[in-house]
Amino acid sequence: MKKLPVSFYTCSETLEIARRLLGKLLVVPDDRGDRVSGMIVETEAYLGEIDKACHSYQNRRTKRTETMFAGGGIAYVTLIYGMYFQFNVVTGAVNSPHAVLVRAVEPLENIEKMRRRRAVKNDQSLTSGPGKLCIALGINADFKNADLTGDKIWLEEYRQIENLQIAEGRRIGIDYAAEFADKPWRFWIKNNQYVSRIPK
DNA sequence: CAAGTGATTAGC
DNA sequence: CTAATCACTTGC
Repeated sequence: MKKLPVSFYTCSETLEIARRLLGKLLVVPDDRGDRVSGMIVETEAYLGEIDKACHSYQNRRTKRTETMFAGGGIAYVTLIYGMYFQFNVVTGAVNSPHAVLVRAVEPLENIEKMRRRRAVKNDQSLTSGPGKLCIALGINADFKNADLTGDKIWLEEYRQIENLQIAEGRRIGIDYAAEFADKPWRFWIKNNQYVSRIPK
């Protein structure tokens, strides 16, 4: 399958990209070169300078956020709560520090490998959360700034998800972001059991 | 429901 | 330098 080109990450608005990421395949080869992959079922958009929930709010430039200023098509990986990594896709133009957080995937290739890495009972909790999927796919600090058109980690076309199949709602875990906490910038595939949390 | 965990950050 | 803060997960 063909890797998504840089234009996918740079030529649309971030909210549009967050929707179109649903149904794409996230592929991370293991140390033997075997494909470990999952289909993206949940995303959240972070709109840079205007978004209080975004690390790069008001164009805040630090060592960490510098990644988002470098232009779309690379990985933004951060450690959170001291133990978990999160995988984001940088979107937009240079100096427009947007990103889309991948919150959940549905395991597809090499599920055995993911089970060994995760050591959980049921497959449902294998990749149904930002920290979980990073463990299952082997994403860690080495993936900071990784080129998404390179051979370390990439995305592929897989399924077309119709707008009708996409649900939207408020983002998770950003209550500090005042009025931005309620923006419906989280997207997921309806009725997919690997989505991290379904609102009531 | 609460504890755990350490990089990152701002503020001295 | 120090202390506060987290885009979360798991096991009580």
